[in-house]
Amino acid sequence: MRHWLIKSEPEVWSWDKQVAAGAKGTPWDGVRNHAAKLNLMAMKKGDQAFFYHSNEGKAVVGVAEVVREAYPDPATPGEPWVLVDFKALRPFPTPVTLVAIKAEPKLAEMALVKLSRLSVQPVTEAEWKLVCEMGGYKG
DNA sequence: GCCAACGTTGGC
DNA sequence: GCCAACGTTGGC
Repeated sequence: MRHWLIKSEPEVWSWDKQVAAGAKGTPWDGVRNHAAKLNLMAMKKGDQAFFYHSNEGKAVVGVAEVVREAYPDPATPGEPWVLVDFKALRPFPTPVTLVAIKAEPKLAEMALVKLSRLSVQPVTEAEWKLVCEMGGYKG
């Protein structure tokens, strides 16, 4: 299983809304960046992703799971954009803030730090484990 | 095909 | 609200 990080402004789409959407999941839409699109296309059903709140909050707040792999975005016919459906899995007992991530030397290479504008990012196994520990999240 | 101008994202 | 980083657009 691979791990990812997906970013959303809570004003637009928050963790609470993701939870309210239930087990069927909802499409992760609005990705209009090719690097992010490639990451979406690499996701497999069952892969897990950190759900990160950008702007307001700036923290990893929970884990979401891929329930449907990439398919064409019906909002953009003829264009290469894709959607992936996610469902909320479980919240972090303690959200892991960007400040905390930046303060951890082992996480200095995280895409969240290095490529701050990329909205869909891969997360390495080591990064995944460490961030889960920091948030008190038991996989 | 280069690069300046512009728009957007997202941290501060 | 500002601005840095980055992607995209369009003139040449």
